[in-house]
Amino acid sequence: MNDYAAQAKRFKAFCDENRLKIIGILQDGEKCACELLELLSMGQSTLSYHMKILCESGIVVNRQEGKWAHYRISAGGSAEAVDYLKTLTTTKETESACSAGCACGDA
Amino acid sequence: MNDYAAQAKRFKAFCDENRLKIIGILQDGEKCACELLELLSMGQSTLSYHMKILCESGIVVNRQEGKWAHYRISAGGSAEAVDYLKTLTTTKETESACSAGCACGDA
DNA sequence: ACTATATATCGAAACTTGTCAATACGTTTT
DNA sequence: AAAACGTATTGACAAGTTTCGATATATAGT
Repeated sequence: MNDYAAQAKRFKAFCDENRLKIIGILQDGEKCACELLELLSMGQSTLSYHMKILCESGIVVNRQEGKWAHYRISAGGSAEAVDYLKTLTTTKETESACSAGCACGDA
Repeated sequence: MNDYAAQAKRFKAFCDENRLKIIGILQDGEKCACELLELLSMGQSTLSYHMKILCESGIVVNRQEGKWAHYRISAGGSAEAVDYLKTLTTTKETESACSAGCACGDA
């Protein structure tokens, strides 16, 4: 998996409405799955599916305690995502517009 | 469409490998579609589809000049995405863990 | 006017994701 | 040891996304 594919996977966390809602709930602090389930309108297995994606993307971390799964936002994982986004969307100094094979005359 | 749905749509820009690659290319400055097409391995209609998503998400803006479509990264749209991400992933001070219906005893 | 070129849109096929119900697994309580 | 409980996994299906080739639209050059 190249870098772009890996980063695309990371941002999967943010491109679903329900996952954004879950992250929004976790802003209040750590929550266990049962509590998340009460606040969301989805089945238990669906929540579990979304939590897996959130954990794999590094945005959320899991703390297992007996039969309870506790989830919270990972400050580190989130910072990485923000940094990557910032870097990716920042234009470099050298502005070489339409240089190569384009006949539009802007080069 | 509620706020989460709108934001999820915005982050669609970043959850596809090819779109990340396109943004990466646009870091060098404005490019026209024909030049992007040379640098990517996809059909013309597929590129057009991705550019539409990137523009709709506000991350990329379009400048039409005659028959050429020029694309570049929108500094404003990108900053909004970064800011939203930063806000969303920042935990609030009040840490009320597992208060409500959860019997896990962490409250 | 005609032709060529650049990009957008459409419709269908292939693939991926999100959802649910059922079931499995591990932990706690009785 | 058995029952109850919380969560994860599986399999099936529906919904959404990505891709392509064909076609449409608009501009530019002849």
